[in-house]
Amino acid sequence: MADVAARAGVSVPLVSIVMRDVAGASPENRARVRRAAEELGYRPDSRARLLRRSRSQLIGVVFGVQHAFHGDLVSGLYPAAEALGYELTLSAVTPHRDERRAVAGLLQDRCEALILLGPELPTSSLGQLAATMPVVVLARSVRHRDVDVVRTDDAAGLHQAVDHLVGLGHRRIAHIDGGRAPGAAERRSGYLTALAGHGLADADLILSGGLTEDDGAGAARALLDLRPLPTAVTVFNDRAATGVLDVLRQNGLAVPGDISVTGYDDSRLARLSHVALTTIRQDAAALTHAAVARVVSRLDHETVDVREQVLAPELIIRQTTGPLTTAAVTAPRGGRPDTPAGRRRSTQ
Amino acid sequence: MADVAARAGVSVPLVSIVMRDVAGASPENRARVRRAAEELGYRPDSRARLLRRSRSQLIGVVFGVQHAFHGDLVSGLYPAAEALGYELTLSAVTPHRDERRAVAGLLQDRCEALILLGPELPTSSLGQLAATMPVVVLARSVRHRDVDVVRTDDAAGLHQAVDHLVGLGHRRIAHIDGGRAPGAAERRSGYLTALAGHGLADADLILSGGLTEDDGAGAARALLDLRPLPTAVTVFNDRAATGVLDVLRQNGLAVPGDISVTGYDDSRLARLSHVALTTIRQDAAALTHAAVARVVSRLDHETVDVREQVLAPELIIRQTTGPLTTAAVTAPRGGRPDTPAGRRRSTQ
DNA sequence: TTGAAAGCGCTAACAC
DNA sequence: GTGTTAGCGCTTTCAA
Repeated sequence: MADVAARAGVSVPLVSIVMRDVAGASPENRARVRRAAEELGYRPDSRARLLRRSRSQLIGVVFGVQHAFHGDLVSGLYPAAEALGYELTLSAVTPHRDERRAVAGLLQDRCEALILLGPELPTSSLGQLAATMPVVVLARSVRHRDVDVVRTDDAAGLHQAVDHLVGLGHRRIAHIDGGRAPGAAERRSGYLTALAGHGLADADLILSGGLTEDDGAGAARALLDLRPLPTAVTVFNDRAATGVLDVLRQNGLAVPGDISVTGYDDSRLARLSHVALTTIRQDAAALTHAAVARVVSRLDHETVDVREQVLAPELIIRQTTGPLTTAAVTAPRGGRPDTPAGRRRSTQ
Repeated sequence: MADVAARAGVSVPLVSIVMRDVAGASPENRARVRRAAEELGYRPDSRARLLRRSRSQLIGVVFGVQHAFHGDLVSGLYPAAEALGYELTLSAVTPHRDERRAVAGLLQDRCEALILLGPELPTSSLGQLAATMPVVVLARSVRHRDVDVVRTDDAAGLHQAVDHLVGLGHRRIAHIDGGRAPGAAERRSGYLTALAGHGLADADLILSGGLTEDDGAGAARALLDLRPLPTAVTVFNDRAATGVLDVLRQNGLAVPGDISVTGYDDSRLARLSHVALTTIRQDAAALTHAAVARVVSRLDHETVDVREQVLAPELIIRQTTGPLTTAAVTAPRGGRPDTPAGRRRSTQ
């Protein structure tokens, strides 16, 4: 910086003023400084900058490196933060790097606030963190007075899925749940209350699943043993739903002819033309905007009336749900078939 | 830090010594400082630390937020960097944030070196960057004197896939390529030379694909129109291969009974039990270790003999490849069927 | 083993 | 509009 100042024939603070694009420099000097900086390949050191300003303008983000939907959320967080004059610093959760370590890394970077994507940390840990700095939990529900939450109304999402299926004529609707994953409890209860609303309270059928393709596949195999076979299944998320789809089709069931399937997230996965999964959209852009806005409100010490922001989900109807076909309703199924569709055989 | 020093009744530099775990403090003072730090909830500010030391010990990583295999690589980079005393700072490429911006963000953070995962930047841009600081490109081939490369021998990988298929009796083997994606050219040429090695030079059949599930699905639909139908297809990567699998199965083909499929990467995707994709493993741990080691060598000004490190890939045989079945060889196929497997119908 | 002093690159407060 | 001065939190001489 001193080099730039010398080359431009001005003082160091003036260089600072020019580089930050703030008022207080003549157009001539501005141009001179810019040129000198260019020639010297000078780049401001953000660390030193942030060190000097007491505020770091840095938001830490913890995300799962394997989560497709987290990818969508990170994509949305960048522009949302930029719009409000903040930067993001990312910390990944991997199979060998848990959330604690991811958070610890961010704290060392002196970020002013944390946005956690679907964290699995216990509420108490989140509360401890939130005592130190603003913490916004994205895509999970947490009941703690210090922790802000931005999430989709998961119960309503499953309600919509069930309503849609009932509207198509389905009565035996199963749910493959997400186990202990964030949001799983809400989705389960949404499923149950929706069934009850349609007078199907006794027909509930919950299989234990999870959030990976394999979890979905495993649950689907369990589902195939049920008699009578459900005619529709709502799955915890898109990822698990693709596992379900694969297993159903490999076992000779047509989707949606024999059985309808819904996912959750409207992730990239669901939108693929060959998957075309009916699903519940979580609006990544709205979620991320709300999360960053909340962080900034907290940092600006604005009073916040509601701790939890719950966004409405949206049903996206694609091609994995449809009306019952006669065949599916009447065809008796004597057991789990090996080659249910003629020459087709399972690859499992 | 001053607070900690005051509370422990020592000087500030001594606190520094203790916090960094270096020699030069008595056990008593060490304990006193640690306790004071604990009580005050003190955490060293890494920005200030790095500002003071001229070296930042920071490696910038550019990765694609949607790439499953990049996730595997990031997972491997963390421990590799930690083992050598470096930290990682992540910068994501998203649909709205290109590689240039991702790199610019890292430069501002004053990282000392860059590791780029399968970058699509032109060689010239990479060269420019590499003139400033050590740059290691991971999982892509780049010919530039300043740019270090750590990658898998992609040509050899496809060679292995083709050898495996030929060994199973396949003769009509297609390749769905990755278009302009990093590594695509090598894999294409590996496919071609392998065919030639088996006297099948005239039987080459390359369909244009890409790196997403949709790219694979599209290519698979094109493949279905070919007569005679290939009995095996090697796909650019696992992600595209899953798209291929879906389309093939939805159109009534059994895998591997009617057609064998191979992927590339051995990503999480391929390992899923319901996918069980035969694939080429890129050893993420070895790749990431080599990349970090190379970065550190450069930063230590060690002389480096080979600019490019090429690791051997490994064929992982799972359940999407197998011998030809009589049915598949002889069954004439009159056109692209709507309901090729009896009551099964396509959901497209 | 410990402490005093200087400075990393930058910006805020002030005086000119 | 411009320069001077001071200091962000830390580490590194160097002297005691």
